[in-house]
Amino acid sequence: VSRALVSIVIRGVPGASEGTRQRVLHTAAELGYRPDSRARLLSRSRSQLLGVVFGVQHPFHGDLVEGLYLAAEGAGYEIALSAVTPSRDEARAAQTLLHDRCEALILLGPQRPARQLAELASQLPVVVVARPVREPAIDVVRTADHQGLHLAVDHLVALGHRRIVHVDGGSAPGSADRRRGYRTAMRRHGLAQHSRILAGGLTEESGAAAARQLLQDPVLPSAAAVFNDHCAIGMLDTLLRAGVSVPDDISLVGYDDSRLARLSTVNLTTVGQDVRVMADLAVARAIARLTGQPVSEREIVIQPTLVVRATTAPPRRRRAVNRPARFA
Amino acid sequence: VSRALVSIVIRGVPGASEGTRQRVLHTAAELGYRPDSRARLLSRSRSQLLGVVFGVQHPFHGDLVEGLYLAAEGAGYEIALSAVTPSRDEARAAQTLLHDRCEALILLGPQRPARQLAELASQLPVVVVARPVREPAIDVVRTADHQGLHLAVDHLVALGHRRIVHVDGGSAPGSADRRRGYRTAMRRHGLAQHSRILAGGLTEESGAAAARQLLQDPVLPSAAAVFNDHCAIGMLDTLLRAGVSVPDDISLVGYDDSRLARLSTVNLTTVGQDVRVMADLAVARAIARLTGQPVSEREIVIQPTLVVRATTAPPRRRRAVNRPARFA
DNA sequence: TTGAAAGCGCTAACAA
DNA sequence: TTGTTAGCGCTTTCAA
Repeated sequence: VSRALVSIVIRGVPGASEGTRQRVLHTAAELGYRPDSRARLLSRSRSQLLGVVFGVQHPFHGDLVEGLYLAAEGAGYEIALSAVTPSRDEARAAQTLLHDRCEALILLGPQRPARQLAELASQLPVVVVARPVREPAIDVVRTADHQGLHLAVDHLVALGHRRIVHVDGGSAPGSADRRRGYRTAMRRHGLAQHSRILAGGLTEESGAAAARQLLQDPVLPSAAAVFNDHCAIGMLDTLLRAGVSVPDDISLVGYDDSRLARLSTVNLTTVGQDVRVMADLAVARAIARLTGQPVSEREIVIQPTLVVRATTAPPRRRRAVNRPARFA
Repeated sequence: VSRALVSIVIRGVPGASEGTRQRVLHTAAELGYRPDSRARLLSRSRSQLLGVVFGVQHPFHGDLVEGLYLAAEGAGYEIALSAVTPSRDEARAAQTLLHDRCEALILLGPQRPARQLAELASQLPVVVVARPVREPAIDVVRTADHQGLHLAVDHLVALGHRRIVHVDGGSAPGSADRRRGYRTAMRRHGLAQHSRILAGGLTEESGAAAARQLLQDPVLPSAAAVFNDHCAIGMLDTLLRAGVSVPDDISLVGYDDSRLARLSTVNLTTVGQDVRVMADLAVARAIARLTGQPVSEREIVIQPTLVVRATTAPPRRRRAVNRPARFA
């Protein structure tokens, strides 16, 4: 029996009789035969490989990766993972993937300048997830982050808050959009004079620092919309330890609806990004580029949703004045 | 100029004149040439590829992955990552790596039965990290987890604690060793009658549940040695919210010395595993098997270290009795 | 339904 | 120092 026939059987394509098929399969199992994906892809001169660059310490990326595996599998593609670590930068991570002959790259929250991303995109299709990039060659799948902060601020205002601060994400992907969303939302509510942005970051530590800064002020704001859940949880912890009650003394809204936010003890009100949908769309877009399907809009923007939990409540009255109700 | 010569230049091996080298390099850059690692490895009939199976949501694995990249690079190998997610089990993750023709597998905290791991190991060298496996075919690099709990208990006893509980990790890798370490340490200190093990887990949520259970008892233990940092932090948070002060009312020791434990606000006393060393040793062992170097012991056990921070302190006296010092 | 032959992009061994 | 040849393990024509 010839190599080609074996190939046909192993791939499960039609062209072999049932008898031969069984025989080949049986012998293959006996010999412990495993197809060599490298050789296979080499001969096809297609790799069917989607490269994914992600931050190995970034829980949000973990969620996305899970969705990407699922989406790629459904579409008959494979995922090659390349991690960004403190000692392995994004450029490096992307290069490896290029050498592996990935057909397209999916970058999760990349931090590199748009220009460098554009240069990558001149070599193969690039889909950026969770960061806006204004480069015609680059596809983007992201949440409407400004809208996310509108949701947060609207919610807080509806509860009666006015002195609402924003703890931002510095130069993190999406940070600029969230800052902008905060500002416009405050303005729309006529609270521009209360607008205040504190330096935050992506980590619990940065949230703790922001909280310490808040605690130095004579009077606490009544609410904070925070860049992400981790930062918010850092704040939460620091505030709690300082004897500040959440949400009684201050309301907190996070971002991402991460596992941590859902913890029963944390129970953080937060803005949710639909990770599964983002992953699906990113894979779909990469494949669309690969197969030359027409693409209507370069940027796909998902609407975020507000997840109300226990860290937001109406502001505590500053002075509880007892006066007769005006209308009996 | 011939293909072979190009190959020589691109690989940077000696055998080409400086002139040709420059010319080839220049032309390569102009053409945007990238070597195809598949074809390269195929032709060498060696992949120089180390497959790593890790949990994409597991921060401890993230740290290890970082070290693995570094170690592999230093040894001239590459890392192929394969993630375990809720919808992609370990067997699946390992299979992909096999198809990619990885020469050895490094499994981070695998949960599968030892037998299945042994079957894998019959196909290629397998190094298990952070879990003891009693299979002659499998190499193991792990921390002396029972020793880690000795450190924790010794520290607490030295501070004056006696009613020390252990919140365990259920069926997680390393959990059995830590339970055992706890029990023997307690016994050694003559505290066997205070031995008490609560069901915990790997997550904050499981820690929160354990804390809630503790809080139902009429009297709190004076200290807890917890399976890992995440679980300890879940407890910490729940206790704090219940008005229990740490370390005044109860001391807490975590495990892993994770980023979270180092947060200034958390500042968790914990048992540290030397992640970098473990990563280095895992890679070294995989390569040793590949190159047929003699190996003395199948299992490499690293000593853990205690990192004392702010969640442990002497127990508060139950009743502060004022009596004259016996010796003036 | 089956087999033979060519070739994917590279490296290795050898010859010029 | 350079070029030639063969072959890695597979898929893909095309013929039998």
